[in-house]
Amino acid sequence: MSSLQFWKPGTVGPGSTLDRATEAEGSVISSAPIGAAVSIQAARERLPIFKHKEKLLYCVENYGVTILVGQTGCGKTTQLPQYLHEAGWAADGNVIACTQPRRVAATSVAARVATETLLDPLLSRYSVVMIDEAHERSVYTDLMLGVLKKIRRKRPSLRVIVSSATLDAAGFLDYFSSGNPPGEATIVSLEGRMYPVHIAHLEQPTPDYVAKAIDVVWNINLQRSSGDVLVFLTGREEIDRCLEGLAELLPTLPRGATRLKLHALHSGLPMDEQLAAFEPAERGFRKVIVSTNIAEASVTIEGIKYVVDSGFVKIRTYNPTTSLSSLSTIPVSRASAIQRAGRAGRTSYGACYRLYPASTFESLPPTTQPEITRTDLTTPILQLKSLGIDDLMKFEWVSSPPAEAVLRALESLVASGMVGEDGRLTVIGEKVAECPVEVNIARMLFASKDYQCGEEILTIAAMTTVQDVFVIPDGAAGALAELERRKFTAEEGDHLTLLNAYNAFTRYGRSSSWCKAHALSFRALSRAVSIRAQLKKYMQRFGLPIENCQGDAKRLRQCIVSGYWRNGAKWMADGTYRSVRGNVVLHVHPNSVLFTRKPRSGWVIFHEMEETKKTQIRILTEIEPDWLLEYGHKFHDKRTGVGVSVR
DNA sequence: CTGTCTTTA
Repeated sequence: MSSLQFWKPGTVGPGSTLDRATEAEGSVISSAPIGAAVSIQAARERLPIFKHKEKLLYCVENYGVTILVGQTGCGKTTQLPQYLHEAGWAADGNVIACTQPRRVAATSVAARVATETLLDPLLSRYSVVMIDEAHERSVYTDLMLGVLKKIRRKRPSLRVIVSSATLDAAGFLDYFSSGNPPGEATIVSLEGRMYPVHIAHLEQPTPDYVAKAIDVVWNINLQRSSGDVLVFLTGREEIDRCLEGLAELLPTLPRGATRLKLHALHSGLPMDEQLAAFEPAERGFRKVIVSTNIAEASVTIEGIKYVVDSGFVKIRTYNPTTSLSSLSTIPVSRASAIQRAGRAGRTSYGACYRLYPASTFESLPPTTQPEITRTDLTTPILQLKSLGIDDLMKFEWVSSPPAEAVLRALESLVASGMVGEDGRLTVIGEKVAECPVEVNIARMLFASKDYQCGEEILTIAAMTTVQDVFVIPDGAAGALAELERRKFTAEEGDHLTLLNAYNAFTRYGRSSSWCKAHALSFRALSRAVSIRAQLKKYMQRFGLPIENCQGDAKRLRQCIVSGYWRNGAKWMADGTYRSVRGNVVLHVHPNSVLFTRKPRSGWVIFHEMEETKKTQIRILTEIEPDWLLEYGHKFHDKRTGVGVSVR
């Protein structure tokens, strides 16, 4: 996700996590803005970008698009906007904007730009728009680049700055040059602030990179000078296995050898455990952090001297034909492998041990497939339409998504009434485009007026948006957690169970200790509270009443169906389900309260499905089959000729 | 029999 972040020129700009980590003291994990340390003149002039100031300003003056290649930590994010401000780009009421991944997110951009654009399609208030970390290629940086290219055709005075990693710069140059006169775009390179990193590869491929990682970490500790170790694996299960393996070796550590402090790092951990990985190790200890991709770009850990890279990553892909998303483990790109290695060279020279042969590195794809080519496009296309881009055939994608994905997204927008047969946004489509949630949730919120259950639907919307509400510890604690969870269980299914958990959380003081005692995630619930508050504002803005359902769970379930009627499924005697659309075999996620129970009616609706080894459905609620027909008859799939039928 | 990442003026 990416966004426009607006700030007053002359104040400290929004640094990226990466830039900030070198410019601020200590560890940085959150995306909270730092203080004003960087405004000290001497510190500013020490940054590598300072030497390039004149050149940069020359390029912005003379080229429409400046592609800025700079290593993380060179100061581009914090300094460039100030240079532009000093050079007068913010004079006469002009605005310099900067967008970033992992910041205020995208709908707000679309919505904000949309509100202005509908009145001011050429963004004439903006003199310069900077897209930061563009090489990460999030859906919204890609959309913004496309929109900016279009705007520049109509208003050449707009300046665009695209900050990028080395490998991707030529691609951005081609993109902005194509179809434009010469001199449209240029590349500026800034020197980084990196120390050399020695790269080592295995001679032979390994059949078990977790075992190999344990081996390599152990040998680094015995044979290499002091400095912390960062290991890249793909997920929680691997991380736990690696840490267990290392823990088993600890008693064999020779007398006098450096001792090890072991840490896991992945997004599923409670915040205090995540923060622990950022604490410096005690004297006489070497810190080993075994991490997912979270440490590749999202957070920076100081003091890493050794990186161990499995060469794999988990990535989400989406199949528009089956509407199935899946999480698969694939080899990383060369760009990722280089980025991971770079984590060893931030404070001194370092070393990276790749758990695969050099020949494998050469055969890796140069970059990761951009997210826009492997995601559900329903929301992105709704947002493009809200920006007035109705003719998607003419939109210049940085990377084109599959035609099938565009088509399916349009179909689903038409089916849900967001887009009319003429291809333009409907009245409700315009409103939903402003809502920071997926279309199905927004439909549910709008329908709550008819079912008089806005208060509860708001909570359900927020709770289905956050993840991992119920904590599942291993072993005996897991069984205990299961007992705790039963206290919230609703007969009707997971949506109401989530509602119960939320209500209990707010009733009992929103405390972290209460969550711990009831096997709930404090982080997830706190997030749900804040999302709910935001959604409530949207409902009030659209004049939707926030009524209590007075304990009528049937109304609530019918309202959920209004958003999710395409996700109906029928129970089978073997405990699996069949999807109403497509008759696909579905397995209930083990986290569901309906995992071991047959729904009385034999029918459910589900929030989402995902392909793992099997096709799994998550967040289920029991429904009556005729509730599906009520919505289903309005929708007939033109491609397959299959409507929603309930047999 | 189970969570890569991110997450909306």
